[in-house]
Amino acid sequence: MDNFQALFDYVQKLSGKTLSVEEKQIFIAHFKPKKIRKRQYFLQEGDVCKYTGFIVKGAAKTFTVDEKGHEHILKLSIENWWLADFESFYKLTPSRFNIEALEDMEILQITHNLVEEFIKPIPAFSAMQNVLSQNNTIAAQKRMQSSISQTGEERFQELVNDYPHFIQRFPQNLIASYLGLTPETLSRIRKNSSK
Amino acid sequence: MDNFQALFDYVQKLSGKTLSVEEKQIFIAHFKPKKIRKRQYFLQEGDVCKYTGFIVKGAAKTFTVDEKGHEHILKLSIENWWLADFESFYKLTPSRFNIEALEDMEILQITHNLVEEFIKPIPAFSAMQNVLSQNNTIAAQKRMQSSISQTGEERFQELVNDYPHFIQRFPQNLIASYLGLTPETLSRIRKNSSK
DNA sequence: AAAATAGATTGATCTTTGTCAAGCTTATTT
DNA sequence: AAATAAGCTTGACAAAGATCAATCTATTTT
Repeated sequence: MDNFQALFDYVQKLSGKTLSVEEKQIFIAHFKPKKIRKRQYFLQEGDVCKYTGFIVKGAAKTFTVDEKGHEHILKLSIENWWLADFESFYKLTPSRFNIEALEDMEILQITHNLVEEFIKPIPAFSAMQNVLSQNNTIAAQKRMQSSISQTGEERFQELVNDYPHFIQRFPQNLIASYLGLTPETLSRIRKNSSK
Repeated sequence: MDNFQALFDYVQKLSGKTLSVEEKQIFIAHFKPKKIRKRQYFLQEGDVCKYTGFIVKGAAKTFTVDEKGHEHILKLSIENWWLADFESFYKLTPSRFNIEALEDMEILQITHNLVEEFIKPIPAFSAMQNVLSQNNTIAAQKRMQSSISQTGEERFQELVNDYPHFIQRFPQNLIASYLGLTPETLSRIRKNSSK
């Protein structure tokens, strides 16, 4: 299973631990490779997010649709990220979010129960989870801080600095939505900031 | 040590596990009770956040100050929360935040090293950490979603619904800052929404 | 290649929010 | 009680951002 290598590398890198052959077999036994085509949904609003998926290839957006029919992108996910609405995934409650593939994707997916039963006992995995949890806390805090204290222009500049590959990989209207701006506003911001 | 009871209750409630007498002794041996007076700082921008503190009594704000000298409140913390800039606490890097007591406080504080060495091995504590990490992920996601897709008025209403005790406990100018609004704007929002 | 779709830009106008200044009310301090 | 400090409100104006409509590229799809 060739696409498992990315997952093994990722777990080992974040945890700082090595996976044994037996442990790798446990991963292979419980994660299912899945392909998702561009524009296909991984999760629909109102459904329970039964799976989380490790992204081997491709990209997706997590978004809501408001009463006016406008999309708001909460998250843009690429290779080596975990795809899910974690609120729904942990609690098995209906999700308020949609997750849609922006490119053809290859993921390795698994249910919450299987993670708890077979994967979490693997020390490298739970160590990875701890690191990931810290990283997420830090990133969420930073994004929130930007959101309450900076203008759209400053938030865009920060995104360009911190995640330049996002800027070139995704169309500008998605970036705008991720920043909480309309495409028109982001277009004007870019025009003015280049001066 | 009377004020440890709140911590024991909290750990047991979130973890769903019971603490033995010996485990409670470990907590008592490593957490230090500390009083912080109103307006006193728990953390100053530029310093490393060496301690995290469990809030037994009182409240605090976590904020930044921008170039114009304006405060932006990232977090309001009350009883049964952990006080810290976790980025700085985990990585031991200088913090970008200030944490200041809004009321006289009693906390139980501890360093990162002591948590890792003595407290984390207690099963109830690490189970609590997992639950807390999930809760934080969910709350952060919800707040971010509000921030990118809702108006100030909607964000305020959500806060009133979700955390009514915050509204009565803290002055309106702090609530405004927490929502990313100026005090004037929140004042007008409230005036209009009551109609 | 033509048609259709998706994305970006621009202008005009409207809405939301910020800024500055003043006056007012309510707590704290002395 | 007087004085001081915090906090809240209001008005006039400015700035940031949204909306709507039109046009202009690009990129897919047929």
